[in-house]
Amino acid sequence: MQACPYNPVQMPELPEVETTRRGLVPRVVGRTIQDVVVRDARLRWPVPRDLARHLRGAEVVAIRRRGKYLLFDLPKGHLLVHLGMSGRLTMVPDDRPAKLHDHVDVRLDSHESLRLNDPRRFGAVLWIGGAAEKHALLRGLGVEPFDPAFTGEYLHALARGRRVAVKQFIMNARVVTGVGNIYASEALFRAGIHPARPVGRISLERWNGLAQAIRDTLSLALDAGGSTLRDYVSATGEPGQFQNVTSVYDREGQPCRRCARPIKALRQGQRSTFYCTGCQR
DNA sequence: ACTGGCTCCTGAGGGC
DNA sequence: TGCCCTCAGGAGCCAG
Repeated sequence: MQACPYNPVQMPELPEVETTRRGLVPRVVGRTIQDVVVRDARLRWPVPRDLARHLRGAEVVAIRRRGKYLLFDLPKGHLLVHLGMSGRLTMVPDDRPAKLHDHVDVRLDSHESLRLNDPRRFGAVLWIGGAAEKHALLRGLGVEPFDPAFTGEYLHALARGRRVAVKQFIMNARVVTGVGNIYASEALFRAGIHPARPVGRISLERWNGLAQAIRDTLSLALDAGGSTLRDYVSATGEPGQFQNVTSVYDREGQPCRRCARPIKALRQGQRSTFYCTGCQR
């Protein structure tokens, strides 16, 4: 089974989105938006025509993350950005020529622009007037993996009576936000749970282990992302040198790092899953 | 209420 | 070398 041709470390999963957020804060928060340049409005949803009207003259008060959504808080609303699967947000000098797929620039009063590059255009740039939490894209989102409310009890209760496979369950943003395809396989390996196991047949104890495994998996990636922080927000946006090591993802046929049995692959909901038959039950 | 399948898009990689 | 085909991913949306 062929995995995504992109190096996993370059794909914006939650740790990469959070790393991007942290990198942007010191250079964007407190700045005033001077203008917006939209070169190609055809993202996941069209970039609103009146985006510049909403943003011009507004100060960025804060940058938050909800799941994989970035929220730029402005006095009268929010700029929502999603990186999809190939989006990059970088800070560039205002006079830097746009390259292929540089779809949107948000020009600040610091002679720098926040630039979105997104070859596959699965990303989104939207305006939210009013309370962000009430927006359709954010309203139904589940708990954040680092929220104290994300516990084995929470998962156990939500899974009660349901038959969906655990891997699809933890990738469901209505259950828990920010767990993408790569980290779903990795967390299940860490927790020793077979990805196809129906969620209604998982004990509370094992849910506790999985909640912790998800946090650990994301934390490790976040720490790694920290080492490439500069790269994520640099003028070039070049990926870092960090070598991402996965336990199971994209390792079909290779020996399990724990028990040496060959890693297996299967498809769940049009997505590739990787797991170890020896370590996961 | 759940669940599974479809969809958007581009670029990488394999086969010939 | 180069062309063509397939496939990967996030997640909203819809049908059953």
